[in-house]
Amino acid sequence: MLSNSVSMPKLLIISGPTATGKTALAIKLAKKFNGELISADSRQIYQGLDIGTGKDHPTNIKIHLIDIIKPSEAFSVAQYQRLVEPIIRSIHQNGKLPILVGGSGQYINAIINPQETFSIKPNNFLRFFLNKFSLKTLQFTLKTLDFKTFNSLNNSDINNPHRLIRKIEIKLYSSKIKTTLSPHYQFLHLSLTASNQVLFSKINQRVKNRLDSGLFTEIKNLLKKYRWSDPGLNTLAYKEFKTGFNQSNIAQWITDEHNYARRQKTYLRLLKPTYFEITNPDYPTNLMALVAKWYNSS
RNA sequence: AGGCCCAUAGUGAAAUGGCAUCACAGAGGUCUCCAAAACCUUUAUUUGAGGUUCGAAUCCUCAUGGGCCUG
Repeated sequence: MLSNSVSMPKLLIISGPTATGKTALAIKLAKKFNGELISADSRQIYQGLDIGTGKDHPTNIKIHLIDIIKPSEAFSVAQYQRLVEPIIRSIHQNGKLPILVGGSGQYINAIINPQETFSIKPNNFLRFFLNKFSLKTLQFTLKTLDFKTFNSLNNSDINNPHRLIRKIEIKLYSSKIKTTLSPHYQFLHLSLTASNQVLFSKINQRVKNRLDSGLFTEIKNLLKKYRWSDPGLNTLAYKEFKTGFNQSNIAQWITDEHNYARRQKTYLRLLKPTYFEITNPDYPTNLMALVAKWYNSS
């Protein structure tokens, strides 16, 4: 009892780009190791985005953090981070294994490496104005406020309005930073991967399936209650169809999915997971063995 | 058979005879509260062979491939 409360909670993480079969794998693991799933997916958070996001509703396994907000509401990494902590704790208290599963690398990062800048909330009033600034003006503003940070920006960030605005926001409200005790987990991070060639052909197949499953009907129903400008509809498989349900928009969707998969791979690489190549027929066996070893270790 | 038009990156398009440019795709990357977002980098000796010219994607000849018109 005592030793149990002292040891760090175990957390299993399954990540990977879209179309690698993360959820199916996570469900298998949950059954085998008495687990509950926590989605790490920035879009499956939304209610009603089912077909386009490839949302699964497994029958015998509990999955947390899907369908929790309306498409009209904004959501962020920091909110996600705050929601996940208590869920992991309660799963653990029930003697079960929490399994974080998803492809939003930033969400996973927020759990294994929470930041104190999360305590600086977005200021919509400030953002409203900053969003009207030109890139040059934003650069000048940050340079004036916080020369050190400005100077440390790389070529990619210095041209990125989103990032500049956030840096300005952090600087202006830096007095509000609260140092929170970040919970530590004994985590095992496994990531499924495949070559772009393999991924892209799986994606292409999924696109067809989603169209056949009635994606367009889902979108039309969503539009009865929500607008294109709502945050939830700024999502792959939805946003491409703003201008109509036609072939060229489908083509655009496919390439957006390809680009997204590439960005996911790039981001996940930063987190240094243990990789499993899904085209390797031995991968499920190897993966199960690794998880079992970790699960049974103290 | 005769006549006319076209050929530029994987695709679609630019370039008064003067540094081959752009979009999209492809590849690589950035990221710590908008992230399925936003942003950065990168990809050709202009169908082929000759010719004119200081200089050719651009003008001329032939070849090849494609399109149109006439019989």
